[in-house]
Order: sequence, then structure tokens, then C-alpha cells
Amino acid sequence: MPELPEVETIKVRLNKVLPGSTISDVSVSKEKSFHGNTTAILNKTVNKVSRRAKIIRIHLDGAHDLLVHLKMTGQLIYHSDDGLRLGGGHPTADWVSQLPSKHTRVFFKLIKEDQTEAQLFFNDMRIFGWIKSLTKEEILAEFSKYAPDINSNKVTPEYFFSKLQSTARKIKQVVLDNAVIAGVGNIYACDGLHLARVHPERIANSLSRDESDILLASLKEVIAQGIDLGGATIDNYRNVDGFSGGYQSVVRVYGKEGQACVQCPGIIQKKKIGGRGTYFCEGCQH
DNA sequence: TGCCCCCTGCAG
DNA sequence: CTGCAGGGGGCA
Repeated sequence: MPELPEVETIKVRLNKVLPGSTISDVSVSKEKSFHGNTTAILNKTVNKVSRRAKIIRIHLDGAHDLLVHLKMTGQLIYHSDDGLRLGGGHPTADWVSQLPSKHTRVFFKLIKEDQTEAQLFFNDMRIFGWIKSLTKEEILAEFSKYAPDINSNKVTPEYFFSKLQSTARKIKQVVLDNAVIAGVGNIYACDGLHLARVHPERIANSLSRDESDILLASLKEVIAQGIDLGGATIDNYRNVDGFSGGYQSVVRVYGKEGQACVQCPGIIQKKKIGGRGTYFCEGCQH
């Protein structure tokens, strides 16, 4: 579920607690969820946590680091013996349940600097997500498959416009394409297009330079707002203190079928575009 | 470039 | 029961 702002939020949270802890045990209950050799990360200490695209990177003091992709329903939940529980991901009952839960796919035991114990749970209902143990070089190769992050200064108006010029796909699909820009998912794509007043079915190479500039600025704006608000928590499951962002309170169109548009007299409608549910307003998006 | 697929669970 | 879910890889 998480897009760039949600993953960024999770990264910030984990960065407050993981550095300095050593991985003392790894338990993989679903083979599909962990790629690589678990022994390569045993007894390694976390240096820091970073993010690229929608991937979380846990830097370790060895040859290998861990990459975590939450995909649609992944969660990373940290729990320490002093009762602290935090992390992020799909807001489900797993937050409040006894851990490991039935959706726990990978389970790390950690020894903190003060020698007390902590745990890191990777829960993933649909088993689309993964954790990979890779060398620093392999990680560079993995990341090179992704275009620059949307909030990076490498994504310039010139860059974006040239990408739009080179394809006849619908603009919504281009915005979601990791080979064009990384980090934008369905919520922020819908909202960014709405803020820019660009119809999601517009053919990418039909956008003028001005429209392209406005769309890029709008995407950067909603992403920045998402990061600022700690991401979105759309499905109103009980969130407890596990993960509850604030973006859902300012969301423009996503999930708002039938509701009034915030920038014109229109009504938000929903249509499937490129296999993804897409929310937009015919009144102001052209 | 578009379609199907990976999977589980929940709402309609 | 069917359809749908904040992702994205593989395939023709």
C-alpha cells in the first residue's frame, strides 16, 4: 500500500530505533518473502535506515544490507521489550495483535546496545512484498532499475517533459511508471493530476510544456504534503499508534467517488485506467 | 504498450 | 459470490 510518503515516514521512524541494534536471529516463515542468505546478516549491526523509491534499506556493518519492499500490504513493525511499538504499513489488526501474527512472514530478533531484546516483524497479508539480503553492489544494480525519485532534484521540468514527449500512453500510467519517476503511487497520482487539472486519460505526448511543468510541480507538491503529514491512512482500520498519517484528511480525489470536487462544481468519478481505479473530476481536469 | 498474474481478505 | 485493494514483474 505505501507510496513514497508512507515509506519515507516508516524509514524515519525505524531510523530512530534500529541503529545500534544487532540481528541475533532471523526466522523466515514464508520462503517467498525473503530472498538471499540469512546467515549473511546474522550478528550484523544496523548503521542506519534509508529509502529509495518505495524501498526501505537497512544498512548493516557487513557486506550485505537488507532491502524491504512492502508492496500492497506489507508492514514493518518494531517492538522492544520496554513496550515500544512502531513502524508502518498497511493498517490492519496486526498492529494490536500478538506478534508474530498469522501474517508475519519474516521475524528478526534484535539485541539493542543496552543488551535488551527487540523484534522486527515483517507482516504481509498478500505476500507481494519482499525482503532481500544483497551486497552493496547488488543494491546499486537494483536501484538503477528505478528512475529518480519524484522528490529528487534530478526530476527537473526538462527531464519530465522529455519523458512525456517520448510516449503515447495515458498520462496516469506514465506518472505511475517507475522508469519515468519513482515513488508516485495511485493516491498521489490521482491527486497530483487533479491539482494540475490534467485529465488522467490525456495522451502523455499531447501535454504542452506548460501543462507538463504544472503537472510535475503538482506531483511534487502532493508528495511533499504527504511526507509532511506522515503519509496517508486511508482504510480506517484501527491504527493505534502503529501508523496513522494525516494525508487522508486533505486528500483531493482518491477514494472520493460521488463527492464534490474541491476546486470546481463537479462530482468526483471513478474509472479503471490501466487496471487501476482512478478518481478524477471531468469538470476541471482536461 | 497493454494485459495477466502474483495472493489474501473484505465490502457490496 | 464478484470485484476490488496505496505495487509492479513478465509476457506477447
